Amino acid sequence: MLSDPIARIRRFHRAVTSEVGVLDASFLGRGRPLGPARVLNAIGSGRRDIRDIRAYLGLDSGLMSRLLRSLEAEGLIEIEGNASDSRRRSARLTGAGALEYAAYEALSDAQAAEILDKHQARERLLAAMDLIATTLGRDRIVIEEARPGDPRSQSCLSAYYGELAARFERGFDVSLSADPEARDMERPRGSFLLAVSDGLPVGCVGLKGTDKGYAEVKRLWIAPAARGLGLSRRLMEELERIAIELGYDRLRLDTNSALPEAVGLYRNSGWTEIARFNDDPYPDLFFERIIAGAGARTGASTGVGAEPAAG
Amino acid sequence: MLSDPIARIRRFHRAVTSEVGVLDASFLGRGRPLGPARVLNAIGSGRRDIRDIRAYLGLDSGLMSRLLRSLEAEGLIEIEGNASDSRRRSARLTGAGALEYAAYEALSDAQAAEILDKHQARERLLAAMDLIATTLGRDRIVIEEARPGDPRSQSCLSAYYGELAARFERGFDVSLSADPEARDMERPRGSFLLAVSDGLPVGCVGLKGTDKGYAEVKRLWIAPAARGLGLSRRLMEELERIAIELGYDRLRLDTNSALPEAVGLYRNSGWTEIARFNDDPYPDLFFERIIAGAGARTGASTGVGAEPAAG
DNA sequence: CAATATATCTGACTAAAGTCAGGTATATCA
DNA sequence: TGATATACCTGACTTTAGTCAGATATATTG
Repeated sequence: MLSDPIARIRRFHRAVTSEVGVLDASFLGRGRPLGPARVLNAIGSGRRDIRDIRAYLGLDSGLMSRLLRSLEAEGLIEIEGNASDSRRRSARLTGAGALEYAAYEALSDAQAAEILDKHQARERLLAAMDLIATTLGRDRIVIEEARPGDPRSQSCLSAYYGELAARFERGFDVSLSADPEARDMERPRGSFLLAVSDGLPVGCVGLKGTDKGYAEVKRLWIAPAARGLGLSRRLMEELERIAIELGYDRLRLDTNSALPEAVGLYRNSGWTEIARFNDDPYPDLFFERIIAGAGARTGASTGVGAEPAAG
Repeated sequence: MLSDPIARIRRFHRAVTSEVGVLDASFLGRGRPLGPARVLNAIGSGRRDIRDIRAYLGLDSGLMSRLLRSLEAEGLIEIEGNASDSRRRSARLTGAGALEYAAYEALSDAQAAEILDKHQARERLLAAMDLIATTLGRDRIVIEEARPGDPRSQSCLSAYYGELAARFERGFDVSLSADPEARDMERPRGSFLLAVSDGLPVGCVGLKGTDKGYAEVKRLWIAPAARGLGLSRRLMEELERIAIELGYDRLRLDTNSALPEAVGLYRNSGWTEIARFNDDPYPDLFFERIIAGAGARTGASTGVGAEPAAG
């Protein structure tokens, strides 16, 4: 704001560790030391392989072994062997363990709720938190396939429609547009991809199969907090790989000049503008791209900085 | 973004503790356990009273005593008595202690710089950090008097001018405006106030003394990250208190209809619109407020949510 | 196959953090 | 003034976290 970046980051750190740092207390408050609590929470959140947990928490193997014994003695976990490699072990929550894990989760929730109350849940604050979490976690953002009906897909799509409505001068009504049927964006005809940051969907794109010899790219959207991280390019590259896998050799898409970031991406990554190929009332720009032949792949080095909000 | 607020806050917390948490490592890396390092840093950052440090760090008196002994043995601090209450003690850094404290500061700076590099110092990220630090620390924002020439005042003023330039259709050139001479905004003629969040100036307002029987309110500005926290009201109330102290019973100000948040604040806190009283080219709205008589004070309950960006 | 690496476990140890019961000197209150 | 509270100190103790050197069983490599 008014100071050098280093001072700003340190000020942020001070604020967060003194105010939000209370959240760490959620690993205590159940009469168990931090060590076993961390292991129990790692297991509860889905990590079952002992080796993984040890690497994730950075624990010495001797210490890890003892922490497991103490959780076992409490009746919270059970250890079982690994079928493929019998040196390795896996952990599983017992019924009592699942209850205990749920209690830790409830503690975390309560402490987050306290922050929410204290600062009146201002949307600006939450948006800033999203931006920071997404930016800091950019290396952990994964692209995964999901059905269009998945609640995470649906939440991206409604954000996408909302953004179109705000950007288009005359608004956007999905029922007037050629809404791809869900079946067309599922295998084997098509696909639907999500960019997921730490469990939160922050972007999507759909591949709509047709019977006309090409597939269409639809619903490319990146959440505001995740723009500028190169996600739309990652989504498009993965979508293209899937399109080839499904046997397509040509992709098409329609978009709108009110979405300049998206248009910029297409122009800079090997798409060719073509004539209108549908009668959807919203788009005014149409692109095509040959994907089967060598040299037609998305050029990773033709990088464009801007991130499409929607396309 | 796409999820409930509790989940968003918890996600933020995870991201921050895993990525920024590295900053805590700055308390290590000097071959000293966390305990004495924390105490040394508390003393270095200006806390001298042992009792205060103990309360701040949440330490048992026995533990505190031993930590002080170990720092003393290293020759980093000296303990001295307290003149007014000889039960109490104060700590002071020796020369070696000041060097050691500086080394910790350098470590913190280096680690903040690493985050900065890793994420390419994107201004959006820093702005989000400022917003969070300021919001979480709102209870610790203090209003203090400063000279207009103070570097912190100057940084607020240049941000203020920049914002006017962006908001006014024909821009803003401070040399065309009636720039209050610094002397008019210093005691005994006037005053200048800063809102300071954790060392960082996030807002200002000036009281410009005149010989015409009134004082003028000038340069009311709140940093974007600090809007919505009620700071402009706090600044105005403190300024009014000082104006009464300096013997004024009437305040005036000019502003512009391009600054609706500021205008809203004035209308909602007892100011009366009056006719133009100067020939400055920029303002188009003029207000007055009687401050001496009872019942003329800023009504704390007439709260308006919006925060003036500038006024 | 032998040599080497990996995954986990056990026992012995240390360092750090924290707790608790007093002790001394001083301040404050009724 | 006497009773009580406060600030700091010391010594004895416990808990937690972590380290290290093997031991055992299994997997991988040349």
